[in-house]
Amino acid sequence: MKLIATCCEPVLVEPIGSDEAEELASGFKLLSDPIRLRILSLIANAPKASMCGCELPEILDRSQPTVSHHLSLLTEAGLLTREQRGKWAWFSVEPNRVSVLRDALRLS
Amino acid sequence: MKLIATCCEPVLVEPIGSDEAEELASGFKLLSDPIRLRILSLIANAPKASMCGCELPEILDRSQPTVSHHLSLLTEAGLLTREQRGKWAWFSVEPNRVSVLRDALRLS
DNA sequence: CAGTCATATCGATGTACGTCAATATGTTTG
DNA sequence: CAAACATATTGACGTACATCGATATGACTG
Repeated sequence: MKLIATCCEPVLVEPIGSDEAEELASGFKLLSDPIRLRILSLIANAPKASMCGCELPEILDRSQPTVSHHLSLLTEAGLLTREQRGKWAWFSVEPNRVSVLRDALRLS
Repeated sequence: MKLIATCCEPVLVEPIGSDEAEELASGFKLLSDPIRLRILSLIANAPKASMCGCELPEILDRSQPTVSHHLSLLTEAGLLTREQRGKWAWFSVEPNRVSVLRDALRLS
């Protein structure tokens, strides 16, 4: 057997598994759209850290269906909490859910 | 003029601007792929926090062109640093770049 | 300098998704 | 109940992108 130069030693353990990577990636995918980021930021910084969805189309310069779509995605993923008040929908940011993604960026 | 019920008061200032949102979103888009997340995690946790690209296709179960593509994206964005050692390319994680995204998730 | 290995580029393909107009659903009020 | 307003859903469209096979480029080695 002939020995050839090796660039490095094999890595035996993988820091994050593929399942965890899929989970985190889908989380970051929600943050990969500027409109969704602005939604999260707007709500997090609003008085009482909650906001009525009715304002968002004008602020974000997007149609109502588009905003509704983004709000649904964020809510289904647990990043937002939705509360119905009459005909209005109020949203708050779920800090724990954001922290999961934040902590993942320690990478070590 | 008739006054109608208002759900809330107008928001005058926007926490993060649209330009900043675009910038951050493109950063998170890089983290929105499980393969890229695993690449970052593998390199960050490797001995000396650096790793030869030659191992990645087998570990990640992706073709060499695919891995090369992801490494290019991460490097061009500044999340990885690339160093040529002979015919091998070694990569390290740029912690400051990751911190920018991490800090953005404070949201307040 | 020819062979081998690591890496990059190209072209093609299938899928995911952001967006909006149109429409439907739901809630309040006169 | 009818009108008005907030929100959700549907369908369509264009673009972005993850992936791979084939191939090109580049670097060492015998």
